[in-house]
Amino acid sequence: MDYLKDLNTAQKQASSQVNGPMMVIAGAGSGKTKVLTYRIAFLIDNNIDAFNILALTFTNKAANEMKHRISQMIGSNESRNLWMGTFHSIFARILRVEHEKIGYPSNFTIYDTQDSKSLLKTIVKEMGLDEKLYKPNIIYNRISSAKNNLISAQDYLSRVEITEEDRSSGRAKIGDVYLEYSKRCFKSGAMDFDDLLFKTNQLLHQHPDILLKYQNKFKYILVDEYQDTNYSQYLIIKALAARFENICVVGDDAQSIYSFRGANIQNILNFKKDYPDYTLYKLEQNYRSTQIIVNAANSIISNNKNQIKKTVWTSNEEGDPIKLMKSFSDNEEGKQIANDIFHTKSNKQAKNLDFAILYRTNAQSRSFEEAFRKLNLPYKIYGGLSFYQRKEIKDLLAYFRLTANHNDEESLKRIINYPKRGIGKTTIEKALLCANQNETTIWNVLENPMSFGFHCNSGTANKIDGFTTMIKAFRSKLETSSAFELAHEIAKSSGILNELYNDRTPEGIVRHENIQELLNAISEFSEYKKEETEEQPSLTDFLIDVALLTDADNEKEEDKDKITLMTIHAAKGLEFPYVYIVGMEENLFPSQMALNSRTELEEERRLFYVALTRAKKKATLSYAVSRYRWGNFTSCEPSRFLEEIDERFLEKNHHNQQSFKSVTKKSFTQPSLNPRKNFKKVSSLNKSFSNNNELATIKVGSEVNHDKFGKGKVIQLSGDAPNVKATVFFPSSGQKQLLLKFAKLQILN
DNA sequence: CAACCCAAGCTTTTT
DNA sequence: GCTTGGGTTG
Repeated sequence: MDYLKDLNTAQKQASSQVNGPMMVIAGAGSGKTKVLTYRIAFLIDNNIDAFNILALTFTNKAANEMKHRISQMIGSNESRNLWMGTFHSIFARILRVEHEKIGYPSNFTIYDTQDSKSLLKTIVKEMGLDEKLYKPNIIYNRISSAKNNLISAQDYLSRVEITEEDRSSGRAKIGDVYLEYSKRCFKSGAMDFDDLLFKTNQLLHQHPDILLKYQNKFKYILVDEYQDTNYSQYLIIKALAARFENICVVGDDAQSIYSFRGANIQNILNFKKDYPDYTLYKLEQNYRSTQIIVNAANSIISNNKNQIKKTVWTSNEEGDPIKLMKSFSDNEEGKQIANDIFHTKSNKQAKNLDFAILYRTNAQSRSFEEAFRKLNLPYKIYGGLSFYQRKEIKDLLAYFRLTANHNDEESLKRIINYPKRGIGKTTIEKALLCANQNETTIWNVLENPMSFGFHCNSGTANKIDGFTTMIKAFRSKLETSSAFELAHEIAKSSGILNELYNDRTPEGIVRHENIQELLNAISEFSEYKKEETEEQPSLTDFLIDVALLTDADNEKEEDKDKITLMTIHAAKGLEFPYVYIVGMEENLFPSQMALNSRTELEEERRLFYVALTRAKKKATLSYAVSRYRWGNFTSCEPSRFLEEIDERFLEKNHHNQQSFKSVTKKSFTQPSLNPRKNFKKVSSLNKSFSNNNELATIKVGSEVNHDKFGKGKVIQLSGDAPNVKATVFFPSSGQKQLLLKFAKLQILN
C-alpha cells in the first residue's frame, strides 16, 4: 500500500476508512478524484471484493478515467469487476436485468431528449391542445422535475397544488399529457432519461427482495459529485446503502451547478441527518492553481450566503495576476484572444492543449472558431451537437433501434419514410390514430393492417409491407449476425448509405463520412467487448451502450493537441494552464434567465467559481461592450462578477482599454466596419420552356437541362403518364428525382 | 408526394 | 445569425 504515501493527511484518512458512512467535502483542485480512486484501491487491498463495490459518477468520462487509474494501481483483472459508471448507465443495466418486475422488455429503448419532445408534440397535437401554449420544452421540463421528485402521472393529477399551478399558467392539461406520455412510452417499450432513475426507485421500493439483493451486492457505495444529485438519485443511494451504511460521498457545495436539472444541495446537508454517526473529511489544500487564482476564487464565492464553511488554500507559487480584456464586439473578442493565445504560445512555449476557452452558452463559440481559423490555431469544440445527435447518425440508429424493438414509436416515425419510400405524413397519422384507437402500437397496425381495420390504397399498402418486411428481415439476423455485419447491412439495405453517397454536396459528403465513422465505432466496440467478455457482441449490445454515450467520450489522437472550446458546465472536473472565461457580461453571465432569485444568482456565481478554478497558471476574463444576439447588435454591460473579484488579484493596467474606446467610437459611426453577410437569395423566376412533345421523347440516357441544377443525364424513368418520374444525375448537384410534368426539363440530345 | 420559401423562435447549462 | 416547421407550389 505504498501508494498512500502520495496523499496528504486528510486525503489519507479519507482514503483508508473502510467501513461506515463518510462525506468528503473537497475544494476545487484538492484531489477529490484521487481520494476516490485511492480509496477503491485501498478497499480492494483490504479484501473487499470488487464485485461488491459500486461507484457512481456523473459522466462516462469521469468513470472511464477513474477505471483506468484504478486498473493501473491494482491491475485490470480486479478493477474490471467494479461497478463503476454514471447513475443512468448503472441503473439502466440493472433495469435490463430486472425488466420483468416493471413490465418492460429487457431490450427497452432509451429515448433521448429529442425523442421525448417529439413524442410530446405528437400527443399535444392528438389531444387538440394549443401548440403555442403547450410547448414541448415546457411540458418536458414539468414532467422531468415531477419524475425527479418521484411524482408519477397519477400523483401529478391528484395533487391539487400542482394542477393549480398548471391551471394558473393556462396549461391545465399538462397532467393529462404526462399520463398519455407515460402510457405511450410504456407501450413503445421506451424509457426517457428520468425514467431510468424513476423506475429504479419503483423497482427498489416495490420489491423488497430485489432491494435486498442489490443491498447485499453493493456493500460499498461511492458517489462522486454528490452536490449534483437530485432527489430521485438521493433516494436510490439511500435505499441501497440502508443495510450496510458503507457509503462514501464526495462533493463540493461550492461547485453545485446543476440545480436546473433537479440537483439539490440539500442532499449534502441531509447527509448528517441520514447518517448521524458519519465522519466528515475536508480537503482544503488546492494543488492545481496559483495563489492568485485560488484567492480570487475564494473572494468570489464569499459573496454567496449559502455555503459550507471551508478554507481553500495552496502552497503553489503566487502566479500572474488575472487579466481583464475588453473588446468592442464578440468578433473582436475572438480576435483578441486568438492573438493573445498566439503570443503566449511563443512566449511561454505553451502547447495548444494548454489553452481553454470557457463560455456560458454554446452559441458563443462562433467568433472564436472564426478567429482561430484565421490564425491557423487548431481547436476542438465540445458540446453543441454531439456526434450521436446528428441527423444521419440518429437516422441509422433509429433503424437499429426499431430492429431491436419494433414498438419504438419515435424511431419508426423517424425512418419509415427515410430514405423516401412514398409513405407520407397522412399515412403515418392515419396509422397512429388507428393504433391509439386499438390500444396497440403503430408497428402492429402496419404489420397487420387487416386485423386493426386499417385501410389505405394498394400502392401504399405495398410500400408499408415492404418496409415491415425489411425490418423483420433485419430482426431475424439480430442474434446471429455480428454487430458490425448487421449494422453494415442495415445501412446498405435501408438505402441510407446510397442516399448519402449520391448527395455530392459538401454536407452530404460529411454525412456519408459520419455514417462510416459510426460503422467504425461499432467495429471498435465489438473488438473491445470481445476482449472483455469473450463473446461476440450483437447490435443490441451496442445499442445499450450507445444510448447513454453523449459526447465523443474517447478522444481521437489527432485531437489531443488542440485548444479546447467548451461551456463552463462541460469543463467541470477539468484543468488547463491557461483559461479564458469569455462573455463576462450582464445577461449573458450571469444569464438573464438567472436574475429572478438569489438562489439562481448564487448558482451562476458558483459557475463562475468553477470556471476560474479550472485555471492552473493564468486566468483571463473577457467581456465585449456589444455583441450580436439573435442577429441584432446589442450593447452589453460588464458582468457584476467582475466587480466581486478583489482588485489585488487583477492586472493593473488594462492596456487595451484606451485603444478600444476609439474603435468603439469609430465603429458606431461606421457600422460597416463590422460586416456581416446579409444577402438574401434572389429567387429566380423560372421561364417555362418545356412542352409535352419534348417530354414524350425523354428516355434513359437523355442529356437534359434543368433551370436550377443545370445539365444532367437521365438514369431512370418510372411511373405512368402523366406522373412519370425521372431520376437524373446532375454533375453539379448530384442525383435528383423529378416529376416530368413539373420539372420543365429541356432535352439536349 | 417532394421541393421550395418564408416566418418564427431561439440561447442557459446535460445524463 | 441560424435552424425548424408550416404552408405553398410544382
